[in-house]
Amino acid sequence: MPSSTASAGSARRSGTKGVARADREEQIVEVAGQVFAERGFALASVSEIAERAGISKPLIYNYFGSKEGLLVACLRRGGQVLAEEMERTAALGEVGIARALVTLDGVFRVLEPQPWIWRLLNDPTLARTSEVAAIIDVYQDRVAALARDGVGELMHLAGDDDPVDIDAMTHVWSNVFDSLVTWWVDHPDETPASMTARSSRLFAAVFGADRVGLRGR
Amino acid sequence: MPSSTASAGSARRSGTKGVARADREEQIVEVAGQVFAERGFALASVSEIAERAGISKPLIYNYFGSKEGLLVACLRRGGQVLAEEMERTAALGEVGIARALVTLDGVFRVLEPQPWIWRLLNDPTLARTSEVAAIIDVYQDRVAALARDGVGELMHLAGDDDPVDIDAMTHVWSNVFDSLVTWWVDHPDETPASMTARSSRLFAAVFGADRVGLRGR
DNA sequence: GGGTGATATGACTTCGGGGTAAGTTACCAC
DNA sequence: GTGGTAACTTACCCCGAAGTCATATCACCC
Repeated sequence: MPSSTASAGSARRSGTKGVARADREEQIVEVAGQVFAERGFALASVSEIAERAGISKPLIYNYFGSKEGLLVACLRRGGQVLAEEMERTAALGEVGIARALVTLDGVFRVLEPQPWIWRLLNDPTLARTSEVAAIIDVYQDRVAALARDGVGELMHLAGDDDPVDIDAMTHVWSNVFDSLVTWWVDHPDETPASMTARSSRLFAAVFGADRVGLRGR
Repeated sequence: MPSSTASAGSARRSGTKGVARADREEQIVEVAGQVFAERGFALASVSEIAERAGISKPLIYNYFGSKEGLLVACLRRGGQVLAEEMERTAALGEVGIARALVTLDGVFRVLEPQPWIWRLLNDPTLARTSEVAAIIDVYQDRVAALARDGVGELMHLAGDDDPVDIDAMTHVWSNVFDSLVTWWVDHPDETPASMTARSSRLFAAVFGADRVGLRGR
């Protein structure tokens, strides 16, 4: 008869499975992140998340309060690891193309175990309520700042200081960054290292090899 | 009492408003395109479209059969005008950056009265059923071909003929094209001509002014 | 002026998704 | 053992959105 910690042989209707809340929450966030990224937040269903996690829907509501609460948990985890990594690469002190490259490299490495983070942070179906927006802004401001710096320098060198040109270029450049990450997310065989090398070759083809070298090389 | 063609003073429950089917269909497609682009197809509601068009929901179903049928009608109209325009600019025989510029210019001009077309054709919430996919592919293949040509040339000049590099670069370049269009869609004050000029300056800043000139200049 | 077909609509059904109430099982402290 | 609590589930409510049916009004033709 069922008495030890392991699950019993036959169907039990309810009752604990011996998983602590913190562990369960982490597992749910992991599954939810994947589902949100696959379908888009608005089109994802909590039922599917529960099913894929092997638990029931009310447990999710018990732990996270609402679908948006679950989203916030995913976003917080994802946003934090990304922000920390960008902080780290920013401290390396690279500039220009090299700065973009080390940032990309860091992002690739951080995203490798959880590629859903990037899709989720760029999910177009997100309703930007205040709490959600606050978390997203942390990382998006960072990407935008990175873009603005590099773009400002590039445009100034080209003799174009029109602020609207710079704004448009920043938008384009942010999308280039995003394109490289999404291409990589769609090609899981690629390692972070090989993807960074690939990005470097692409930059070299556009800007010329002489403008892409890392500092100190 | 109501007998002439114009609407009567007080509430009429049903009956014709004197709008021919073809005209009504065109009006519905126009409104639907805007709503689909705003919310994304999957998140848009037929009721809202009906409301904004000042008609009732069953009329839409009577004319288009289903929500997807309405989408197909929007896509067909949008895809056709874009494909025709790209056909036209392709016949101009420009190459390299200049080809991208005349294509962008054509797209800006065509999109000016209906900017929703671009968003709709790139809607990430679209369920790609066979009929929908067929229409989208017509235009997406065209953009991809445009990208592949230009990218192939650029990469070859840079001495990089790795096919995977070219594939990644094509993806990035398609996104650059898309970025310029979406930036413009978000800045409605900009005329097509000024946006083309702006794009030209941005290309010049990246590639160098000497590589951007149009043929015959 | 009366039938016919096109243009329209109110009221309905169905279904899936978010969210909840109430109960069930297992473990732990005493 | 027994009471409390943490970990769970079944069965339900509510709402909004897709899609349908029966009906109403109008224009036109004779």
